[in-house]
Amino acid sequence: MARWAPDAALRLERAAIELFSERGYTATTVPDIAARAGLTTRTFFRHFADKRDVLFLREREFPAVVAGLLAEAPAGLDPMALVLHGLEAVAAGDLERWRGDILARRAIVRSEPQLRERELLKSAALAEAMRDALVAGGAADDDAALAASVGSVLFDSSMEAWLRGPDDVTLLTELRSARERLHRLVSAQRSDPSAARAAS
Amino acid sequence: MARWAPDAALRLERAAIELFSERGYTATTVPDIAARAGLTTRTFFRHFADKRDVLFLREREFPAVVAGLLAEAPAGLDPMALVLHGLEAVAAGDLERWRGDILARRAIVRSEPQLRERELLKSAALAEAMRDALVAGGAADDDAALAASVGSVLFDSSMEAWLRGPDDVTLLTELRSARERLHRLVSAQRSDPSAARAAS
DNA sequence: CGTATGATGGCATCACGTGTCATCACTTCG
DNA sequence: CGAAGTGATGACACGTGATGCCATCATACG
Repeated sequence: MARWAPDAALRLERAAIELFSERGYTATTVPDIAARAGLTTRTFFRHFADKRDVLFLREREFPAVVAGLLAEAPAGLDPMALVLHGLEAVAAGDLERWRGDILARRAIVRSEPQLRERELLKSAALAEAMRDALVAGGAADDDAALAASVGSVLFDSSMEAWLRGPDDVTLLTELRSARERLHRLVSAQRSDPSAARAAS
Repeated sequence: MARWAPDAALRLERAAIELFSERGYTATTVPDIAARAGLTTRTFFRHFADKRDVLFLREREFPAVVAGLLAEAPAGLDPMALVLHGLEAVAAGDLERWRGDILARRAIVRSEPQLRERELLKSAALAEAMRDALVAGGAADDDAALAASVGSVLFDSSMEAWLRGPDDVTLLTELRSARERLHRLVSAQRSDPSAARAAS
């Protein structure tokens, strides 16, 4: 498969990230991106549904990968443990090597609400994939949906902390830290008005 | 203020919801909406940033309202309790009266990924408003962000259950049910491999 | 060598979204 | 009571995003 240039989508992605970083997202037109990649506008829209989608090429396989991780997980775990198992497997992967690229892309995404919007949709799609995998594993619908959503929040939160913090702290460490924080927050608000809130 | 017709935005919203329900979202053009409302295309884009935004007119004041609720909340509560306090105040409000309208709008939003995308952005903006209010109240940044995100997930989950379930179950009941479910899920996955997962 | 397959180029077309200026209704003030 | 001011709307032009359609070219296969 892939005959002419097998990396048309990758070339377009490279050109887009370069141009977005140089001129900004709105100042870059689709013909600009296609021209730098040596292709035409029509070809761009054959590889990407719209202009925003070019920034999320790498995330296309995420839902399937996470669903596979949940399916392979050891049996006998509750939904929340299953989700955390899958997320830790992802965090412990080779994601650490791509920190620089992820940071560059994040700067672009955060510069435009349109792109943040798309990022949220991709995150929701990932949560839905996790939910479906949990349901397929026998979990109750409501439990599966909530566990998947909470897992998505935990992963986004730890990713944010990992990218913002020093580079000697691993994503896995941040994920476990977020997991601890969640546990503390949810447990604390249990009928105890004397619980002091954290000071600044 | 508001001289000619003080409800231009509301008329446009009505026209849009009618047309979206009749022909579908993509088959309806902005000139169509403006014509039914007795206005022009240019005026439509003065009231709404884009075509999708017309479906979220009512949610514009949500962030400010929730931030106000969190500011007025009794002191001495931890971040999670503060968020739940605010969400319960909203759920106990007059939201129950609008169930029909909310259902109609939800059907449109779920028919198009573009609209679901915008809904997620609005939800994220609400979570950010809660986070900022918590930080202003003295909470730690990480705790505030996580509590706000979890609160948003809980509210969306309970709203979904409320809209899908029988109409004699209140939103407040669903919210507290989701809160219980979260507590159980987070507590269960605590170092106990013998915990059985829920059967179908 | 001829044909089939699939990616790409080129063109036309429509809808979205914005900048700009004119117009009209209503208010305010002399 | 009339004139200037304010603010919403109408009208027009324009660039970009996105899609349908057909032609073209390179590669694979018989």
